[in-house]
Amino acid sequence: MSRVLQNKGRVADETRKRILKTANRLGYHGNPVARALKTAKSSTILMVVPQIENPIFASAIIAAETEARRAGYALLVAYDQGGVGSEVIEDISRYSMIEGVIIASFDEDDRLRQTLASTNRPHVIINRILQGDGNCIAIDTCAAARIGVEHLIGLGHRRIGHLAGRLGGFNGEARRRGWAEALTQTGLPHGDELVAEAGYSPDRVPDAVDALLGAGVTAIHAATLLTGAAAIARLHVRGKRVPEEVSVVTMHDDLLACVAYPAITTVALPTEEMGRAAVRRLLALVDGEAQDIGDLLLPPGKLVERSSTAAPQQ
Amino acid sequence: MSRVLQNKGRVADETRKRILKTANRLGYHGNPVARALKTAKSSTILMVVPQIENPIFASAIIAAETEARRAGYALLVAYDQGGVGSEVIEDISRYSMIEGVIIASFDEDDRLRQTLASTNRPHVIINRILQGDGNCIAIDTCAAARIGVEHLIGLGHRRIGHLAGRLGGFNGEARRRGWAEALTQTGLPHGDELVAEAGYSPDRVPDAVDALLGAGVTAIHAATLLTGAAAIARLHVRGKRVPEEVSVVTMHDDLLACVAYPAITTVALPTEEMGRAAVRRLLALVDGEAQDIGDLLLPPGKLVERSSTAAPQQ
DNA sequence: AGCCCTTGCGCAAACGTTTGCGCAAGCACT
DNA sequence: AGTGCTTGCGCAAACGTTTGCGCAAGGGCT
Repeated sequence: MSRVLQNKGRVADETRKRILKTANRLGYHGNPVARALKTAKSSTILMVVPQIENPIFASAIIAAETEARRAGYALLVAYDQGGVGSEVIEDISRYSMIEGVIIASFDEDDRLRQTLASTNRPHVIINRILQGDGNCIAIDTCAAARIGVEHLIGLGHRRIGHLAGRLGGFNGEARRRGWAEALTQTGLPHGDELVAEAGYSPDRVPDAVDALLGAGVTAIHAATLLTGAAAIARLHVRGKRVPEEVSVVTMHDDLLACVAYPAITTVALPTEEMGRAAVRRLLALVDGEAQDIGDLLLPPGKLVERSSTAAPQQ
Repeated sequence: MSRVLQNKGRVADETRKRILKTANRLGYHGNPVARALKTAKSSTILMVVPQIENPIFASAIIAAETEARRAGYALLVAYDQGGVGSEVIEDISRYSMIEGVIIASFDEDDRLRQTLASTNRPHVIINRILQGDGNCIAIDTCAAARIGVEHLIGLGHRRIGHLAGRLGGFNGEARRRGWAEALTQTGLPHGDELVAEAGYSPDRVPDAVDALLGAGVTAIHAATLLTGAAAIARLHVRGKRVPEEVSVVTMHDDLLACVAYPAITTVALPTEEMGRAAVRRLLALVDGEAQDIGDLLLPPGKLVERSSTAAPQQ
């Protein structure tokens, strides 16, 4: 019977049809657990998401699950609450057999390597590149930053500040680099006085925006949508009109960009594609088809022009 | 050995200690699949999230996973992409054995009942009450609406509009009812001209806000944070100052409320508690401890006053 | 001192598949 | 017509646990 259900082995056509018909009528699909025990394949993968509630991860999970199901896999999720990274995977492995892990990671090399160490299963890291790993899938936020800043330059801005994420971190640095590259290319200023670090939460944004205003910027490139929105709020508080007096551009096209006032010009990020690509890569590793194909840097999406950017006032 | 690992059966203390020690040293935890086969328990539950990307579900998933893991369960997620509801659960059941399902549902009774029909496992429905089900866990958004509107009334507002969600749906109606109850209680107007339906996406918000302005409101109670933010944006476009000319209050305390300008006054919703409660209830059903205890309506959180509400101008 | 009962331990069956292997039957070729 | 090869089918072992049951040993009671 198993030979029929998976079209394998030598079975007469007639027998096959008869069995398939009966199986269909009864809605029989076999016992997944028994199959998993015998074949040592659970058809289950795990996705670990970190403490920081980056909205990117929600869409990545959704996309990953859809892709996994298309391939006949189920997706477990686990929330890594910032303790010892490895414990989560160990815990899960205790009561479910997983074939591979997708780790949605923020920064912190040490913790990430430690988490990795706790599993002998194939893994894929998303949202950042970990040096020397070879199975990382991230978005080229450096290029995304460049696109955003080039848009500002095209509008005529000459003093463009960068509201940075976490400097020193993979994504924070990539975005700062993209900002700097676009400016360097055009011969515009990109000194440290034009960079203000705010991290990824709104808390430190007001001070950082004030610093950039002090540096005389006419436009701000924010590392994330959330801090970009917070920057606009701060500009309102400071009595600066957006975009007439100060333009704001950021990345990650999301509903938040539409409901802010003014609606925010952003560079779209392929967050769902990142989730899908992670599953495809992980399943390739699981099937032993390939290993260490190399890291993957997804190109950013298009610039979505809304109302937070305009030519600077004369 | 199994007797030792689960502290069951008659085993000498000394033997128990010796085995535990060795197991620990080897990091041995048994094979989850073999155990599942023998005991017919997979220690896995499934959470199905609907197409609408309600940010509530992200935190509910996270909270549910944490609670499930504490109880020794793993959480599968599945994204129900709006097709035939039942197919998702059937698909998943084909390659993983699940012990119960949490269905995060929007409205549409028919589809939900259909989804339910496709599993003979215990289930819990979150985010709405389905008549006659008995295992639903939702947030009392009617009470949340009342709290928000009472806040506006306390500030002195007399004409308070309701930017409705999907009228006819469980949550849309609950919020409208809460709005109306608060007004009725105080003898304030709550006619249909003060209600404008915008659904749950920002698209229809501008027209709806315009309609409310046409009805002469000094304050708007928005059914969701997202539409509330969109309403504020529309008010800016219409040249109305917030909160001086029009106040806005909504529910669901989230970062978006902090980065809007002005920062939005909201009634917090216990979304994480909903996720946790769903897991607790589901596991109780799975363990056969109880069945059909009845639906659960979680009380809303506190009012978080920010800058989008103020006393009306004289 | 003998008997019975309690206590601990180990053997083996069973969970529901997959899959290797052997056997039977049918057909073609010599 | 007989032999050999191909083809289809069914039997049984194995995956790694859990758990019922039987057996042996030791201690307490009569």
